[in-house]
Amino acid sequence: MQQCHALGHGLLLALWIPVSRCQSLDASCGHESLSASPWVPVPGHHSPSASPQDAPTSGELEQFAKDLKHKRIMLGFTQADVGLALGTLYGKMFSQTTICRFEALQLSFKNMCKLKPLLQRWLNEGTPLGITFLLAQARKRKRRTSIETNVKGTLESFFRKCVKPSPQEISQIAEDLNLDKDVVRVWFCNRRQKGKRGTPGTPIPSSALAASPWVVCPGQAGGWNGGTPPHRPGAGAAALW
DNA sequence: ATGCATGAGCC
DNA sequence: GCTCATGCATA
Repeated sequence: MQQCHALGHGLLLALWIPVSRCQSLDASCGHESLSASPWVPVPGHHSPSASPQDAPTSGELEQFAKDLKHKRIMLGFTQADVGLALGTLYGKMFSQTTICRFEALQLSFKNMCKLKPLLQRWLNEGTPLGITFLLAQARKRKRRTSIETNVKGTLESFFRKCVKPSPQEISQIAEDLNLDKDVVRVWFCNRRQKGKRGTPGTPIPSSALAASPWVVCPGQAGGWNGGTPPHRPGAGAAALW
């Protein structure tokens, strides 16, 4: 109860002090149990020998995410609060969604590594300086189109056959399902991306580790619609799992 | 907690 | 147009 918040009268800004008691929450955090990490520790090649930078292991991230959530809750903060706090502390704000996905390990490995330092600092400083930010995000966003369940099922079927349909195929599918072309295109993009996230509730069997959840049918590769069989030089897809 | 969407880079 | 990081809106 020292560093918790010795503030409350010196600041003129709106402070958020969710809970009023500081518990010792550093006492019960020392477990290193991990047997099945959501991520595969990078295929064969590892980063070059010269990497004095930080390279968190999937196990560390997993543990950190747990810690974060635990402490966050103990302090009475919501995921949104943390996102805002990062904004006030670092200038880079994040949404509830991102914090949620971080805690649930549903971001790409690379993304997790990038966000960890920020959250780490928030945890350490534990200083929820509440500069009240009011985000006036009057967006002209397109309204979220809700795809019917059965239609989704159809899309899934297509996805099973081809994860990356050509633009022409997309148009075709769009027509068949009476959907906007872009909606279909975005659906496939998101579907692909979804497959690359951390496993929501399916811990990868410790034995098999090299398979990304989205590899198209290991046994029966229907064949790619003559679009772009070989992927790019792997430039952009560098640090994927 | 997640689904659909946007936008910045990249090719 | 795709990937990736991110988020509004919604279930």
